[in-house]
Amino acid sequence: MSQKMKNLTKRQEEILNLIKTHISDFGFPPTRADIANTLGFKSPNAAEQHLRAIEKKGFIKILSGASRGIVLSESESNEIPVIGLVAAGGPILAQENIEKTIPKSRNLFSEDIDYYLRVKGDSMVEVGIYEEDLIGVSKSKDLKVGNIVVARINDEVTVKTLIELSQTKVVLRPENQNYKDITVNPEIDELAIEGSCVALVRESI
Amino acid sequence: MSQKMKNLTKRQEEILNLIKTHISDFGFPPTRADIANTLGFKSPNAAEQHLRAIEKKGFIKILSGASRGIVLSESESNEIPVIGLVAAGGPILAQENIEKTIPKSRNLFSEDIDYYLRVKGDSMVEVGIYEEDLIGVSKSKDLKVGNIVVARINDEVTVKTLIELSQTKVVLRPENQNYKDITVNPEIDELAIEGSCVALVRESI
DNA sequence: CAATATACTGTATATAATTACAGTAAATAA
DNA sequence: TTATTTACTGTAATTATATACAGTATATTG
Repeated sequence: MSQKMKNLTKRQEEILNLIKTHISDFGFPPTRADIANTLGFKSPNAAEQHLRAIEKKGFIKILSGASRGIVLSESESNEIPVIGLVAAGGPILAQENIEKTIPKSRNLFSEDIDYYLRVKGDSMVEVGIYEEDLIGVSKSKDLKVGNIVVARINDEVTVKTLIELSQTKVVLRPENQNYKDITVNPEIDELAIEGSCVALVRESI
Repeated sequence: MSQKMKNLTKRQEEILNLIKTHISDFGFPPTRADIANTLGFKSPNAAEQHLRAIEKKGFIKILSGASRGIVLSESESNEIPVIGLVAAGGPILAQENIEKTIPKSRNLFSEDIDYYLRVKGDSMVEVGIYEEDLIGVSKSKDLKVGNIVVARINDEVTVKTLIELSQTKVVLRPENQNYKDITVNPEIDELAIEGSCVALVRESI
């Protein structure tokens, strides 16, 4: 989410969701009257004013003169970024790291994916994760020992199985006999667990 | 494509494409006037009549009274079926075999996928294909030795690497040391190569 | 404490859009 | 060879929709 985006109120969020639902149900956005009817407003102008507020906050664009001319903003439009190489220093989701974006697909993954990360190297081949695969990463999923995680150690991003997690000791295991476990003391080394791996996509075989 | 669907004329196909393009560009379908303007019609009624014809042939549904109320039919709406267990006897794509459908995603796979097949068993683990994975299958891709294919031998559907392909001998290799190559004589056994595996999706890790 | 934002009702109007009706002309199918 | 389909023009009416203006009331922020 871009910085300038203010937060939506509860009601505004409700309306934004209604718009998304309408698009997914019908294939086109609702009219002001549609919104008013669904939410029980007695005036379509109530919907109009909400839309203006939501537009002002950057979540939609209203095309003037066009019926149903509500366009979801990039960040709202269900596009999941694919992260290729992560440049040292910046955050994973920095614009420069984004290789392309892929529309979110209903019915595909049960868990929410924040971004795809392109796998480099063969350190996870023994669990069926190959070089150039895309792993679907969830930032919010609870960290659990045994899960495959995206970790950042001293500015290097890596995908490994989380084996141990405590204040002073974190163990990450490559799933490849040729590599050894990585043990990090978060009090000494810079370590961030960026997310958990919840899905995988292999674009070509 | 369902049987009752007649073929569109060249012009009608052009209009159907215009509708799809408009949806992908703006997020909602065009009006009659939009269509007329784009194609140079001097009357919106020309568009109206084309839409009626396209609806009659089953490619779209027109919602009466609603502005921009053009809904693409299921078969036009980029849904890819996911095939679970294949019932013996019938074709792979029989309705009863379809577990769910997933919308086609732009930017995801470069090659065209006709359906996803849910993998049963562990015969392909050594090339990173696991039980419950979905493999993306292309029916039209050229068969080549070395490719992973979906084959049907005496009514059983299986995913294997194609090792040899001739009139009298087809060899299919499981990518798992615990299994042996399968050799089939197509003149004796019933064999069909249903497609090639071009992508892979793992829905949960 | 005044200004602004939120969350609406209510009315009205211009314009956007669907859609009916009346034609023309050429191609295609029965 | 007659009927139907395709592919339009042209006009116009009805309905759908966006959108402006005038309010009310409460909550939040500077």
